[in-house]
Amino acid sequence: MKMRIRELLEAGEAEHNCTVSGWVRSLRASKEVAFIVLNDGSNLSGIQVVAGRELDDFQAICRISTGTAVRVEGQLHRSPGTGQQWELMADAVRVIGSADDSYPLQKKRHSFEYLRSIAHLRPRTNTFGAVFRLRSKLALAIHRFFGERNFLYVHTPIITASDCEGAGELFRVTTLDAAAPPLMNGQPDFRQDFFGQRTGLTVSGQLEGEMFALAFSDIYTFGPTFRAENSNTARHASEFWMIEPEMAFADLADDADLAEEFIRYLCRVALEECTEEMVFFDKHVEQGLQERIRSVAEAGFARIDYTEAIDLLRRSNAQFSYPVEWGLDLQTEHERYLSEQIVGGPVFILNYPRDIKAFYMRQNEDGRTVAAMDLLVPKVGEIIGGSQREDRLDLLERRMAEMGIAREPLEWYLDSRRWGSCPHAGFGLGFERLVMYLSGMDNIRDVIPFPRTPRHAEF
RNA sequence: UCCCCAUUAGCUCAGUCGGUAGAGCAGGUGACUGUUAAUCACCUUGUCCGUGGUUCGAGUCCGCGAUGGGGAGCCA
Repeated sequence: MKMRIRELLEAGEAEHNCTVSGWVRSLRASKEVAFIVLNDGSNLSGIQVVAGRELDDFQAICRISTGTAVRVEGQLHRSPGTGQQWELMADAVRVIGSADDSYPLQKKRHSFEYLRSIAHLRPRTNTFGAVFRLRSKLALAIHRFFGERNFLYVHTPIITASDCEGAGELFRVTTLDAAAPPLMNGQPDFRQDFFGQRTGLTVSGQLEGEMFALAFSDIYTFGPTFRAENSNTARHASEFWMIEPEMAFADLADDADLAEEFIRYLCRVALEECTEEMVFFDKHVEQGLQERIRSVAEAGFARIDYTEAIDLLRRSNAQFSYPVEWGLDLQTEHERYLSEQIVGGPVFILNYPRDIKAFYMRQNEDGRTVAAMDLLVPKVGEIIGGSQREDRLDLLERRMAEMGIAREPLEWYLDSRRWGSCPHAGFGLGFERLVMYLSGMDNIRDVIPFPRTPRHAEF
């Protein structure tokens, strides 16, 4: 019977006849016996296959090279060796697909930069195997988290006409001939385009998500998001996945509560359901990772008002390259100082000056701040950005006018404040930043299967 | 987009004062009764990123370009 290696090891029945298929990671041969480390992606360590010289094709087995796909029939035995509990005593080893000596993955450590250039092969390595098993497990856990709390999962559109969401440059979606578009007063005439207007790939599902929250109370989206910004950093990608919950009859404090519960839940998932991977990351990627994640899972998050954060930064006597002053946005150096030095863990910054935030955020009573929040974590920086939304029609309209946002394409959005409006709040969490935070990987390109960044859309 | 750094064997890197290139790993062959990125012996491998310049002579110095990395901005 064919089994995945992980299932076989979990069953752990000695003398059990079985068949496994996978790829050879390493082969150690001596005169009498050969050891094959076989991995099928179902776990990190794979299984040790033992082939004795009594096998007919023992000499051929000893020449099997790294990367070869093989099928092994045999019996599970307790291993007399020290590195593993079980091993598979082979009755037959069959080569399914060979790999010659030009196979780029060697039995040694490669740099992440090199592995990025062979992104189609890197999932066969220990590190990337662990990253993508963790990523998959977290994605499923996110749906479980919201499902258990009766949040509705909504698929917001990928193609959108609203380019005024303020979240960033969008990729144009068009069927017009780029070399010779139909013109109107010298400009491309998008009325003749496929959708009869300018469209692009979504930069956020929030506005549509709000419409669903005002019908289903609690909803979330989880899907691809696109930003055409020329960002060249270890934490930005042109295509990434975002989770955006939205709750009706909720304020900023409820929003932060949800975000905190959510992050801590996912920390526990990583520790409890990806134990082997977390041990590996702790050993090879970031020393002390498990302890860091455990402390986040167990302790409450700090909450600091923006005004208070400015005060703390000014009183810290730390030297910054950018000024710290009420009304200015916090720079990366400030955010890092707050989460790494002052708090030493995740911290919410709440109630930012309204002039540095988006039009849809709820204006506070003080007349100068909005009910916005950012969750900052050590190492990654901003992992969540959210807010309570402006639910009062007149205030929202006034704010849009002040900021020069055309209301015509957003009449549908204003409708939600026109009839049955209510306080509501939500946030956006960058999925890849979460994976980085939980794995210790420090480049977003190494937690995305085939990353898209400026100048890169290979594979 | 801006600032800094890098690019040498399949991979990771060394290369002094400018004198035509080396190590480890991988790979190959052999040895080895149970190995853990096995070990031991021997062997193979180069458009020194590209391009122009300085020089008797450039991997090395200078200009330009490409690519990669780190940091910043924008943000999730």
